[in-house]
Amino acid sequence: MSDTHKSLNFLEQIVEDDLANGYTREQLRFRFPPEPNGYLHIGHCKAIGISFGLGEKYDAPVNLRFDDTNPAKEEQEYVDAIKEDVAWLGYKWDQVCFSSDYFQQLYDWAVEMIKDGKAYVDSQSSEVMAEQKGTPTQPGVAGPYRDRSVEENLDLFERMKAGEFKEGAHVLRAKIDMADPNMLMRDPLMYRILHKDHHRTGNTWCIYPMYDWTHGESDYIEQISHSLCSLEFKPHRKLYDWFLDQVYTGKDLRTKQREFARLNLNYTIMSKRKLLRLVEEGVVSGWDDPRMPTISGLRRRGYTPMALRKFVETVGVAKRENVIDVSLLEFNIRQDLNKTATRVMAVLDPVKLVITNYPEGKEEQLLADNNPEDSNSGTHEVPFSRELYIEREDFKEEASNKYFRLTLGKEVRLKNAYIIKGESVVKDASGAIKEIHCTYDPESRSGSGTEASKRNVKGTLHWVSIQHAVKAEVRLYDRLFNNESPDGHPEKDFMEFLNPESLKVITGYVEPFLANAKVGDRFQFQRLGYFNVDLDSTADKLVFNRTVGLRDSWAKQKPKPQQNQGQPKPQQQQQASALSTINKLGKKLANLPEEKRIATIADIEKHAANLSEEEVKGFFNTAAKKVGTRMAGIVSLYAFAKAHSKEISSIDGAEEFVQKALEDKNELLQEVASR
RNA sequence: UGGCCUAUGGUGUAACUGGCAACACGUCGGUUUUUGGUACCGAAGAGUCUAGGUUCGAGCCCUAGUGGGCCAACCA
Repeated sequence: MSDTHKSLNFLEQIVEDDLANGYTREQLRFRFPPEPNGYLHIGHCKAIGISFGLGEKYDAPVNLRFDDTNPAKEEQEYVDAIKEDVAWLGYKWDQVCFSSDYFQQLYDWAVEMIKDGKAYVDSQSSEVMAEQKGTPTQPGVAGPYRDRSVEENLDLFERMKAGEFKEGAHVLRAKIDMADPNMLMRDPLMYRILHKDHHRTGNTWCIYPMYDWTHGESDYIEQISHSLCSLEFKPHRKLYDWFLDQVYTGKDLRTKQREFARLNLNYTIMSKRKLLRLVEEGVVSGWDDPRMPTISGLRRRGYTPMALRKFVETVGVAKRENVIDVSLLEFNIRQDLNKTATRVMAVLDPVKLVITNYPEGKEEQLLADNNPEDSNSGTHEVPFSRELYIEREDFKEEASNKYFRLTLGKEVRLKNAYIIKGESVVKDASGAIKEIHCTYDPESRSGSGTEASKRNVKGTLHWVSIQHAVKAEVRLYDRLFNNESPDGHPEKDFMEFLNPESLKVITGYVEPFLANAKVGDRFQFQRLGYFNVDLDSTADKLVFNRTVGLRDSWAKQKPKPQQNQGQPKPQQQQQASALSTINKLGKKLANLPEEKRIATIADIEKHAANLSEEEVKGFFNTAAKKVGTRMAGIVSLYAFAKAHSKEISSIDGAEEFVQKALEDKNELLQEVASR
């Protein structure tokens, strides 16, 4: 099929429509506008993906703009971190901009507005002004300073700028409409006095513009064609446009704001304020703690830019509130790492395995594929000897035949090595297993090509040679919260849902190949999961983070209780099916092609014999507009009556139901009813 | 006494101009496999919030209702 119509999301559609209605491609320009008051998280990843993605799609520039109008909360540290994160994701911005670069222009425009009677200085307290503002359901009222003269406003505003007043003494407000149903239009603040040093402008200013007055005008200055933001800014759009009206010359591009639903992930939180609390209260080690949903945390955890980009791509763009399941995130990182991560062996919960018929002191270098998914990835050597560690979980003295791992008397393969057979167990005084003794088949070495090496054994275990193993710290992460929606409970603090087991630090044994792994390197620990080398790793102490486990269908079936071994529930399904089949068939009945319709009706008649009278009656109050279902109802009624040799008139409500169908405008329905 | 947004399987997103509701994740089976991974095959799961209307035909258009979200920071 040549019509691979790639469906556009609604933002792409808007851009396409604009292009069709006069915008040129050269006019397209986007921006990502973070406030430098915290680290970027996975939710920002979506926003970044949308604006930068559009930039890539249309080959249009995208500015990275820091919305830095509040010196009380913003810091250079965050600016640097944000740049690093965006760059790491692989996006290229056109210009780095700062709203603070436009402070003078904004001030000049504000003065013009005062002269035009569109802005005034208010000198009340914030509490009083809030009261005058009314509520969403109640209009506001004008304050006493609303009609100050232009001269007085100009004088006051200039003195505000000159630093003559204390914080809170005066503000500049736009003069719009105190009764507007949109609260944001009730004379919004444009400037407040803040005697604080700004991370870029120092002490040049002591009045700072508010978000609404800054954001749209910054877009306009930069000639952003589409200013995309999250849904909570929808009510701001009216103000955005109003402010733009005040400065728009009519000669250049008029920017527009459009809104999309932000990303939410279950089992985590996305609020910067709450993330900051986790950092400040030491619940996590910092913004880049691998359990954090921040980009830097995910990076440290071992996520790849590709996985994150793919993730936000699959999540889509729309306008309804959504909660994405973390499993989708995990799917994306596994998919990427499966193709790229080098396979190695590591034992995290070791038990000693002795191969009694393997010569003492002997060692061999065996070959291991670096990545079976990538034929160009090559191989590496792994040392083998008489004493190994295997995973404690991989041995049971006796087990059902569903257990593919090592038991006494059964054979399994040691990955990349030999086939072994469990022989005996050595236990300590308390009965805990100290050693497992086994024998190996010398002919069965992997890759040797012998008959024995090709033997089919069900299980394959990973292992490390004890004398060659390298100790490493391994950090096992689990979700930070136990609750699907930690901040979705108004009466409870999200901290109550912290998972006490979100981090487990253990010592593991890894094959010597990993001895000189570098910080950030990603591996698959065979049969266990994906791991990367943590920042804390040093030449003499390796530290690994578990990025994500492998899918594990064995772990899933284990906890299953024995009881429901019986039959699933065929009974119930059988019963539901007569009615539900008819419903399904009936739904589209009215707009099927004739031939198919006749066949479908015959089909319904067949099923209708199995209905109960109650089920048939259920059709009688079908909504009038559901013509197909009503048709199916009529057909069922007739077939039912026939099958049970009943008169229509003996069924409550049936005659009325038929009568209504006969009187319906729809010919098909009439036809069916008149049979 | 309000205004704005929104409603499609468990989750997320599609369905172009109205024409037998699709894709991905997840779930459940099966095949392959020197990773209980991967890959491949298959299944279950949605009457598209409700009720009216327009139409031969509505997830899509219109009206009303209902549910959910957002809006009363000198935050962004």
